Amino acid sequence: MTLIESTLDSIAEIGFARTSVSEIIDRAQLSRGMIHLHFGGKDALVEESAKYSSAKYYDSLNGLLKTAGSDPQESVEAIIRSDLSEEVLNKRTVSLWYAFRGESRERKAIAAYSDTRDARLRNLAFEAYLKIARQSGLPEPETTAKDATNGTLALLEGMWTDFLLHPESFDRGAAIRTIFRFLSALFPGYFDLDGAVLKAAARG
Amino acid sequence: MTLIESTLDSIAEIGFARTSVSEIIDRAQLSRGMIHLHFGGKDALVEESAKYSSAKYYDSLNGLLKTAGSDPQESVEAIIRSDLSEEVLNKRTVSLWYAFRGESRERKAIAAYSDTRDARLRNLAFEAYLKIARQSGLPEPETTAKDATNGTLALLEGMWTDFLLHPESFDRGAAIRTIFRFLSALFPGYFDLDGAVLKAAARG
DNA sequence: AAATAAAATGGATGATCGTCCATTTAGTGT
DNA sequence: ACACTAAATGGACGATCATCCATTTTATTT
Repeated sequence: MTLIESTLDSIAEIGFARTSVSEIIDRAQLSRGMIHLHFGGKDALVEESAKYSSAKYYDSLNGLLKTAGSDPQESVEAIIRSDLSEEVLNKRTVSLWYAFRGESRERKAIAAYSDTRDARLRNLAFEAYLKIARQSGLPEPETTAKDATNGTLALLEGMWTDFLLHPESFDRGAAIRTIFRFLSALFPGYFDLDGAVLKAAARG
Repeated sequence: MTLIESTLDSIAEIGFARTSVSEIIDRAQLSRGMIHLHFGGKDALVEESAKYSSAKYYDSLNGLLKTAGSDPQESVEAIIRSDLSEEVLNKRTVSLWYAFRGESRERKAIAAYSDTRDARLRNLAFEAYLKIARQSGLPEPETTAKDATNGTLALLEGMWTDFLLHPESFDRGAAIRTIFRFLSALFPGYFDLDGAVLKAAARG
């Protein structure tokens, strides 16, 4: 575990290319042979680290999502606020995600762990949008919900990239408001610039 | 030039970590000393490669943007369609972008070249949205335009990530339609699911 | 306390890394 | 044809890489 944490620290701080076995064991204060003993080799350790990092992201996200209310628009708001919260989106996590993605093309095992938007999250968003689309009587609710899901996840991805490239000037509030501006246009009555609009005001 | 192309080929195909001097000169069919002679060292060559790659992206984009009509919504449509066209968004370019980004935190020179959405493009989009927001009489047109700009660029970023992680199943048409669904909600009369709505139909 | 098993160590190894430069090859001017 | 300059070569160098295992240390059982 300390080896995995050290590996992640190194990747986050000095990048993939510079993360060597020596660097990792120095950080972990462990001896040279431990990587081979516990993981079989550096590549396997890196893979495990990617897996662990991914699991941690989902754990954080799931923990935050539990606070969501019952209305579909509240679920959506929870996803957005969680994914842009300091706990989930910070310098370390974003460095790790992009480091792993940079190597994901050649290492499929890593690619599998570096997709932040997995099926569960996708499905959660889709179900929420589907309810909203049906309630608001939009034509083709499935297609609308699918587009809204893809768009929301893409918007979140884009905000992450913004954070990666401009961590100092990144404004969480502005990012959230931007997303809700789009959502409030797409589903008026269900969202406004501050987030979800609760049902009493939204529907009859 | 052939050294830069070989460097980019290597990074795109086998990743940053595996791109060595030997790998580059093998691909370029040049001798060992050429990197030192022409660039001073490997790091400088990589930097020049990032610069070149970035310039190529903007050249492609600018070339495609020239075909845009005069209406602001046509400019926006041109940006979106160009950024998701095969010429701009393909396996090679997306591999390169994410490889450079993965190393961008530790190497600021690379970070500068790995931001796809530079000030020019941002400004172009903002001016277009500002016109639309003013024409359609929305309150706070500047804020709306700013959000629309950030959102559009974030959406494009997100679509790129989708392409990186699922290049086989990525659907350009669906990506474009998703973006226009958001825009048509935000600026009804100016966009529909297929793109820009021309002025005769949009205004009085 | 002795015997045995398990965990951890760190030096040795060969491969590969990026750099550098003495030498060779190609190009230009006389 | 010769002298001279510029371009290109590729081997040598020390540094660092990941791996592996003989040895030592720690823990467990008898």
